[in-house]
Amino acid sequence: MKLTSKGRYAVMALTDLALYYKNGPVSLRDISLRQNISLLYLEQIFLKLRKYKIVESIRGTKGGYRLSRKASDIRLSEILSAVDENVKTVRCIKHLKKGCNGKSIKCNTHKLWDELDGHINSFFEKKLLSDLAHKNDLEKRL
Amino acid sequence: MKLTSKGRYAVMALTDLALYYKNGPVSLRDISLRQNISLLYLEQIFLKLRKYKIVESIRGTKGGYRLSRKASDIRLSEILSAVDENVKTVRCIKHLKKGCNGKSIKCNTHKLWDELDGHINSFFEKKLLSDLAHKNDLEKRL
DNA sequence: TCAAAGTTGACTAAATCAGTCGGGAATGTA
DNA sequence: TACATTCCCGACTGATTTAGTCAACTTTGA
Repeated sequence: MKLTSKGRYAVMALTDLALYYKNGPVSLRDISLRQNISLLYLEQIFLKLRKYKIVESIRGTKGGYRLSRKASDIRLSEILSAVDENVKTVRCIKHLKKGCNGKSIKCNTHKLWDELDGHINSFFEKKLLSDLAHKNDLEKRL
Repeated sequence: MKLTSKGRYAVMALTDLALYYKNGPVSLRDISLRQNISLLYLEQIFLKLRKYKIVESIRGTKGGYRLSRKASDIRLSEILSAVDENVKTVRCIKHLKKGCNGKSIKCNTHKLWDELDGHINSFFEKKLLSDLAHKNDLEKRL
């Protein structure tokens, strides 16, 4: 599994967005300030989120981003795979697979890692962005 | 989560060991040949496995390693934490924790990552080395 | 005595990660 | 129309981690 700060930031930023975008698009600058994430790094992250149609961008002054769907329609698994490319436990699956006859130790551990993948993915598939973005968090902070 | 080839190799090597050590200690050389893992790398890995009392070493000619317990008493979680130091989802937990008041977005995602950790750990705690080492695999291969 | 094995710390090349930089292009507002 | 603000995008970089090697040792069975 590859869970880097990119994925963590993406989740944080989108949670922020989910809380604030009702009043119009939210600029990365705002998110950067509120969540204390480098603006330039956020740009990278949102580029990918946009490609995967998780957010929509509005250019120009007063522009920014908004969610392309309701927070309750966005699974965390989507977010993570959008920014982290390969949400695979092991990167050398191909390597393990070659010569895989289903009866060797290699294949046993291979199966194990596949199982884990499924386990983790189902975890993130069950979680929705709305599970993290609670209105009362917002009120408490202001 | 940090699941590197070190952890994967450790699981493979121990599975191998579990299958072969009935006839006396197994040398790393043998494991290296059978599982196609660098001997020098295996040495590093087994050093740690020994520190964590998962294996015992026998020096000298005819020496090698044996499991220090029955395979059914060894959890995969032990193996992975032995070789990979920190089986933590995120390494900067401390960073996230400072200024954590339980009400911010940071803390929401922090909680999420903790939950995931528990999820993954319980997966590996339920798995035993004996689940991977099947006698018939051995017979099929010979 | 010697060869086969484990023991240990230091080292290294390659990959990955986190983040920056520079130069755009679009657009609302004055 | 000018300009500030915002998104867009590819290239770059320093630091860290990973995977693996090396050299030099100790222990022990034959």
